[in-house]
Amino acid sequence: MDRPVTLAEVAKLAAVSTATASRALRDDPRISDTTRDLVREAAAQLGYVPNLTARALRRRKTDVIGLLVPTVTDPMHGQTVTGVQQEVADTGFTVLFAASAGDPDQEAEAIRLFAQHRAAGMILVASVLRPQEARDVAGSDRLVFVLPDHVSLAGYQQDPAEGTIRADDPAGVTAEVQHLIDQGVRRLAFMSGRLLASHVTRRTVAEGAVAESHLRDPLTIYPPLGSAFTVPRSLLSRIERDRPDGLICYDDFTALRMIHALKEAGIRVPDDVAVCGFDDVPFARMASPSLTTVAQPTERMGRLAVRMLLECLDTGTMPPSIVEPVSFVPRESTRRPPP
Amino acid sequence: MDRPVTLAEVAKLAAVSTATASRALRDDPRISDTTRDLVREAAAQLGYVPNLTARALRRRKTDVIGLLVPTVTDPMHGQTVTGVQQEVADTGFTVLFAASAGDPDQEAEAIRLFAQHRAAGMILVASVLRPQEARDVAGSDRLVFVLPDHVSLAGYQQDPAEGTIRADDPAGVTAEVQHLIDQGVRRLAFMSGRLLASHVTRRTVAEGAVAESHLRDPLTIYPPLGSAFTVPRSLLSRIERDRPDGLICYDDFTALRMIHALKEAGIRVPDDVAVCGFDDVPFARMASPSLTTVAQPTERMGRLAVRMLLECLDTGTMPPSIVEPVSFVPRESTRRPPP
DNA sequence: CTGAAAGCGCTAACAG
DNA sequence: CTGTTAGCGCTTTCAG
Repeated sequence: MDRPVTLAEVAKLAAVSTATASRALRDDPRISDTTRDLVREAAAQLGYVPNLTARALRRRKTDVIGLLVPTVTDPMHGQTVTGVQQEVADTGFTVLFAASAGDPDQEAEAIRLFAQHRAAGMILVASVLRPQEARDVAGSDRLVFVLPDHVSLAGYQQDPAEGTIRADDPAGVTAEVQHLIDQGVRRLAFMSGRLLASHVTRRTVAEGAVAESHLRDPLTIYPPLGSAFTVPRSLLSRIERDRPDGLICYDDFTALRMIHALKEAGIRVPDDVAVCGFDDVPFARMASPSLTTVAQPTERMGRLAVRMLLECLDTGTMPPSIVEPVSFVPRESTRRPPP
Repeated sequence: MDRPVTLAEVAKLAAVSTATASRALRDDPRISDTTRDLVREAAAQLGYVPNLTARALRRRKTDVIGLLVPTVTDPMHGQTVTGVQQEVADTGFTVLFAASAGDPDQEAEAIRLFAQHRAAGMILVASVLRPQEARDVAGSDRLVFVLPDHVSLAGYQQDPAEGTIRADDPAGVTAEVQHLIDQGVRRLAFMSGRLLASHVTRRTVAEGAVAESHLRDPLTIYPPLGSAFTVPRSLLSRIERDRPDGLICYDDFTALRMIHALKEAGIRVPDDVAVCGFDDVPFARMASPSLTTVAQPTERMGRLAVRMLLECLDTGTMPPSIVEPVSFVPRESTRRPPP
């Protein structure tokens, strides 16, 4: 591979200085139209490709944004990434990308790498680090947190730091509880997937909503289902014993697995038990029964994250945190005949 | 934000030259243990973060890999990205990421951007560009193509260029046709999602397999379903008229949508029509009926892509192309009683 | 409107 | 084993 063409070579061909060539290629208004075209032509002729590392070194800043997600395989995070990409396109920024698998050490490592690349800013999706720790590792406060998942943020009690974008999970869960009660459900249960802050939040809100309702029984809490596809037999036995008639799952993945397992165990959904999820993944509407859930504006949150970060890079101050509305989506999995 | 600590400052604190400091931090064997520790301590004390842009400029090469996918929202591509990330971790490389939405212009633009960043190599997933064109735009032949989707590659007739990783779609589709015939299916139909090379490949192979079988009727080809969630009424009418008893869909997404629509139209799956997909997305097993499909080793292909690229960067020559085996996964959607 | 010169932070010869 | 020196390719004062 022959060495790439440099600006000096372009300048030489155009018979101008490198300074002029540099300005011409970036549409500096001080350059005359004639020389600009001259330089452009020379660049095109030589197949000049600007060297962004040199540029970054000289300008002491890059046009790179670090994007960190637990994994892109999760449909929600995938959509967030898509939103980020869409909003980044045509801004001149490029995305440095890393996946942490939800592990704090890997997260920190990725942030460190972004810092070494002198990323202008970072977007951390579902970070499990304490926000301040992330900032320390990054050596910067140009960080936007999307759906931060550090334990200290559970329950939406504590106000998050600046630059945080969250969905209104409490409103979503509350709507689900209300809906189930409206459907005549009496004995409500909750099943989480793992034990992260977001899981605790949804569970706590559900508990509160049930407690404040006219229902006799408190919310039954089942142990987390984990990430395997199969549902443990012991859990099914317990459900068969408890016989809840409404089941709120942490997310759609959990809900769809439960519906599958319940059906196999001969428990009808929604007739015996109404089930709802959370997220509104694409398959939620294709499942049978189609899944009642809460749609999160994930893609939008990705876009917002970029806007927020760019504004911070522009103005020097991070915009205030926001909570995005969610929308309740009733479907077949909770449709019950009036009593 | 105060300026980051430079190597010169570290060197000064450690009372050595920048050259020595540079070597010490990179474990150059020529440096004595004492000075190495000295420098490391100084770096730690100052919170030194190496500047990778400066390093890249001086070394005339980066430790960055460009990764381009149509979208990360597609479960298959998402898994490929995950595989890439896993394999890249701990190699010291970082991933520059872009999404093209399957648009050739956006693809070219992303490749150009990678080139400006002087990416050491690129991994293009499901690229719709002609491979040679991609290389020209990149100004490099350090490109690995995963599941390339340029029209010229349809049907696996033409041998792809070096550095290509594909799945054995023909084997997968052939297995499906055989399976359906074994299940007693007589009137087979195919439905694609769009009109890309991979779609043509699967269709062509299915047609061939049917033609070579003992079946009377040739494969019925339905118009592409597109990417919307709903299935057009006209298409359903046509199916009700044709009454195929076996339906091979381009992918799982298409299959799941079809099953949903067929059930609503009162056509039973698999009793009236056996349906199979392709990909084995996570939800395929949770659907009801669970979906017969062909599993692609997407994550593995992501990992292989990285290994291939790194070997190319290492040795200077791109390893030969490979075709990864797929595995047929029979499930309920094609389970029919013996006649 | 354009050029000369300096230097971003680092690494790689080349000496010693 | 360590230091000196030069320069990667670009942008940006500062002159003209």
